Formats: sequence, C-alpha cells, structure tokens
Amino acid sequence: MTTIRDIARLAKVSTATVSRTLNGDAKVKPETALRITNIAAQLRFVPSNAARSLITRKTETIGVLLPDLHGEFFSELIRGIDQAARGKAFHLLVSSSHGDVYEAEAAIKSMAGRVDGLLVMSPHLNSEFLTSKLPLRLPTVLMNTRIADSKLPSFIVDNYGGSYSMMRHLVRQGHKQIAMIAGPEKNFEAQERLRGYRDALKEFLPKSKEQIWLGDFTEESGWKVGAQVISMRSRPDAIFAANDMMAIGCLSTLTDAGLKVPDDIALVGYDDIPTSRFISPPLTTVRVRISEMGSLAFQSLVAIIEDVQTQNLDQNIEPHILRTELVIRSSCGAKNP
Amino acid sequence: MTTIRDIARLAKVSTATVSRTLNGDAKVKPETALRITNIAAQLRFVPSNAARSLITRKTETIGVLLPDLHGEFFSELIRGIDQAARGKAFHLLVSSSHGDVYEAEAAIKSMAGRVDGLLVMSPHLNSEFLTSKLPLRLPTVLMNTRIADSKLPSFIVDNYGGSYSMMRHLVRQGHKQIAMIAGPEKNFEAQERLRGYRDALKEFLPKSKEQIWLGDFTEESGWKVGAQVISMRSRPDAIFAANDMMAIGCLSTLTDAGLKVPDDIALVGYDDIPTSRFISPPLTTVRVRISEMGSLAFQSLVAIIEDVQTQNLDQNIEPHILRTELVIRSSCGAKNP
DNA sequence: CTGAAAGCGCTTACAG
DNA sequence: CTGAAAGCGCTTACAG
Repeated sequence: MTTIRDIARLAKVSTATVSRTLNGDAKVKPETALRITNIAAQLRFVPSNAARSLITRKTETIGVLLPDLHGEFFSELIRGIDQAARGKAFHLLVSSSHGDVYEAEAAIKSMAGRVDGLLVMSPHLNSEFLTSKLPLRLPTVLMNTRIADSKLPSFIVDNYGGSYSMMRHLVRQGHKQIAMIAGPEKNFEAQERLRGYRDALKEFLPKSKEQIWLGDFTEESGWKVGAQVISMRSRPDAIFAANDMMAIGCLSTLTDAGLKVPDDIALVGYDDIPTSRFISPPLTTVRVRISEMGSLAFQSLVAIIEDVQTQNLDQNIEPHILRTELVIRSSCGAKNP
Repeated sequence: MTTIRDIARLAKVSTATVSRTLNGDAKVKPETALRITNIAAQLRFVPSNAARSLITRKTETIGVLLPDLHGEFFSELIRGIDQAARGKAFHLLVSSSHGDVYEAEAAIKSMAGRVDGLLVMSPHLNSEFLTSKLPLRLPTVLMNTRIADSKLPSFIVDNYGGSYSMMRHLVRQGHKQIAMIAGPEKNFEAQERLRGYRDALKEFLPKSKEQIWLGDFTEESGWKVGAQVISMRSRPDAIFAANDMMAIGCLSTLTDAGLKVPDDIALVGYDDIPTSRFISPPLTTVRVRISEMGSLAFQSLVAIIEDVQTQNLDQNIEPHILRTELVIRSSCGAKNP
C-alpha cells in the first residue's frame, strides 16, 4: 500500500507538504505541488479514508436506512438522495430490508460509527423505539416515519391530503358509495390515507357510510378484495385502493369476472407507479414526488451536519409535508382525463 | 465523543481489555466483560470505524458502482447485493447515475479508499478505460460489463442466449418475417441481444432478411418505431423489441392506430419488467434474474477479499453467464400461454 | 486473563 | 512556503 510517506520520500518533502498538496489546501509552491501530484498519480496513490476521517472526524458519508421496499419507490428515493449527495460530495451507505425493529436497530448500530448522519425511513416500525436507540448526537432526519413528539426533522408525503383530494374528485365524478381497500394497519402511510378517506367521506358524503377492506399493499390482497366485490349484492360505485398495486390486483379480478371499470365500478389507486399508466383502463391515482423527498431530506441532514443548523433536541419540530398530485386517468370515470 | 479510553477508565481496566471485550475476541474474565459491556451500553458507546479500519486494514464495505439505471432493475440488483452483503456483515456504498466515463472514474477514485472491493456495472461505458483506472489490487467484480481481455471476474446476463431463444420461439409460432427494435449501439447488452437476433435469423429463417430499427431503450423510441410500422406497405409478422419499455411504447402506437397485437402483428420484449404482465395483451418477454446476479457477484467479490480466492491479474477469466428465462404470454400469438 | 506500548496513515496547529 | 511533532481511536503481538 502506498502512503503519503512514500510520496514524501520520493518528492523529498515532508508528509505535511504532500498532505497539503493533495488536499489543495494551503499554498504549496507550484513546482513542488506538480512534482508531488505526478508522483502520486504514478503510484496510483489512494488516500486511506480511515486515517483521514480519524483525524478530521468526518466520514463524508451518510447512512440511508430503508424498510423492505419495492421497486420503483426505492430506486426513486435513492436517486433523489444520490443526486443531492453528489452535489455535496457525500457518499451513501445504504441498508434495506429490515423485517423488524431489531434488525433495523442492528443496522443503525453498525452504521453509526461510519457515517456523519442518518436518513431513516421506517413507516411500519415502532419508530419511537427505533429513535430511542439512535446514537446520541448523530444527526438524523426521518422520512415517512411517524414519531409522537418528534425532536428530529422529518419529511412526510401528504398522504392524508392526497387521499382527501382523491375522495373529493370521486365525489365530483358523482360517486355516492365509495369503499376503500386500506393498507397495513401498522403502516403510518396507510393510516394517513385511510384517515383522508374517512374525513372526506364525513365531509362530502355525510349520509354514506364507510366501507373498508383491509389489505396489505400487495397485488394479492387486491385480488382477494376483488373476489369479494364480485359476489356482493350491492356494490359500491367506486373503490379507492390505498396503493396502485392493490388497485391493479383488484382490477384484474373485476375484469376477469366481466365487470367493466369504470362503467360498472370506478377504481382508483395511490402512488402512480409506472404500470398504472399502461394498464387498461389507465389508473387514476395520486402521484408522490418521492425523489424530491430524498433530495430535501438529504439537504436538511447536511445542513445539520455542517452545523449551519444545529439539531436542537429539546424542541419539537413540525414535519415537512410534501404535496401530492392527483393524476386523473380514466379508471375513475372522468370524461376527458 | 466516548472512546474506549473512557470505558477503560470507568471499568478500571486497560483499553486492550475493553477492545477485546467489545470484539468478543479473546478470553476476558466474564465479570470484567460484563462490567465493560454495561458501561459501554450506558454510555451508548459507538466505536469509531475509522480507527478500527485504519489498523485492521478492512472497511467491511464494498462499493457498488452503477450507471444511470431505471427503476425495477436497479432496486432488484441492490436488493440481491444487500441481501448477500448482510449475510457477510458487509456494508454497501452505492453510487449511481454516471453520465460519462469521467464521472464514473471520479466515483471510483472517491470510493477507492473507503471500500474493500468494488462491484462495477457499466454496460454503456468505455469499460477498458474505466478498468484501467481502477486502483491496483482493489478487488473488483464486473456485472454486465464487457472487457476485451478480462482479468477481472465478471457476471453477465445471457443476453445473446435469451434473444436467440426468443427468436426460436417466434419462429415456432409461425412468424416468418421478424424485425427487431435494437437498443443503443454502444450498449453491450443491446449488442448481445441484437447478435442473438441475427444469428437466430440466419439459422432458423435463412431466406428472411434482417430488419432492424435503432432504438435507445426508451418508451419514446418504441413509439417512433410504431409510427413507422403503421405506415409500412408490407409489415413484418412479428416485432422483437430489445427491451420491454420499447415494446410497450411500440404497442401503444400500434393499438392506437387500430392494429391488433398479436393478430395483425406479434410483439415481444426483453427484461420482464412488472408492467409487462399487466398490459393488454400481456407481453411475451425474457426474464432476467437480476437480483441473483447481484448476490453472485457479491459472493465472488467477497471470496477474493477474504483471500479464499486470490485475484490473479495475469490470467484471463471467462465471464459467468446467467441464464435467462422465456416468459410466454399472449403478445407473441401463442395459443395457451 | 490482563496491561504497556507500538503503530495504522493521515492532518494540523505551531514555529520558522 | 515548509517541516517536526503530536495525535485522532482503535487493535494486537508481546510479555507477564
């Protein structure tokens, strides 16, 4: 392994000068600098990050802790974070697929000594417990994670508002009896979408009563609900699935049984995954700017790390809410989507 | 910041003993160990990875360098790698979206001092150049990356074979005139898929002549080809798109123009992205076990890192080829898919 | 079973 | 503009 000592020896300077040169730091005499740079290149010198960060007390790396996410969502989020991180010359240490809170805790622990800060997404875990296990003073920003009295900055998608808007739209389309396929009970996002459904229903259709099936965000759970819908005597006018995958699953069961969407029954989803645009009928849904959440959360984390903005753990902070966007296609029965 | 010295002082032992205890290393007297463990927990001690890896010369981290990938593919790959990495207690430093070879080079450089090895995917870059910039002795495994005389282990999807199988299937379905929408010319995977098309055509339909449109793997390029197909006097029986996104784009143009797939013209793709299952008609395509490639490449890299298998840079190595799987749905005209 | 001591490869006041 | 020296927080032979 080549070290700055090797370079120093060859260049006949001190390691201090090599260090300065390689960091573009202080004013080194140009010819000396050139000599050093050349030798370093020749030797294909790779500085030891360990040594560097031991003394600077910076890793220039942030940890990204994710739950077991699926496809598009995960990559969009990472892309948003990665893009922002590149701009600040930060590295990304990622860890995903934590089945339970203990796995997540272990992941946090093993990341802790390697990063300058943490971006945590944990919509379905016991987040209070999780954050209580966070190392003291490690800057942390939460994404789509509910914490009771949060002292950590957090970014959350406006699941409540998106759901509410969707309901208003359905009501305007003339639907009177609107049912929901809810997501997992313990999932914070699912809860918010359900809350939006409930509140909107009370407000816009006070005489209509709630009709809720419990799903788990998978296509399969959409199928199952579809099967129940088929055998109902009196069906709702519209079904609002708490995510697109369940809507897609439900759609295929309904279509197979000969029901026409949206003519016999309207069906809408949430997330705007790529597939939703291509199915028939194209799915009306709610779009979430997930990569934007990644970038914003990263920016906010770096602000804390760079001490532009110190993390005040004595004071509660309101979460940053990210707006959603209604994407009207034809599955809701809209005339000119 | 708490260090092992703080713990040593409180536990009235040497830092050596604290270190041993925390690493479960040597035989420390149980009561001493317990005392130390308790104090460490109380102080929420987080070991400095920098100090640790400076002396052990290990980072227990591997770097994953990816091109600008889209959705599903990216996350599947990462998932495969992450899963395997967890098993070996390795961390993942990811960096993606490198527009050109210089950006990729910069990413490699900045990762080099932070990782024990590198997993590189670079299907569209000048890979010879890239690997020539790799730090000496940094274990590296390539994925879907072509290198002329490779001295690095590599894993590649059998794009040629998958394409060839698809062609055989189309011929068996009775198609005589088969056209291809090719991917980007500089993309290694696209080249292999095209080569499979060409060879199979020569073999199975020696009298038929090639018909190739140049696409770029985007939906848009599929649209454009679709528009050309519509206005042709004599159309092919079947179109083989080099990826699903182009097939989907092409399909929508054809369908909008009133052409029936597969009755008027068959259409197939490559990749088996999730959407392909849901469009109408469902797309016949080639499935690639991308997460498996991630796991295998990781295993192979770790074998080198752990010196179970030393990287021999004086000898060329054959790439590991990952089999693909034909997914027959109805867009190809198959009767009982 | 435990400790004193050396050292991993850098950076950075400090002095010149 | 440059160098000698201290030190970041750990691990690990070595000796006992």
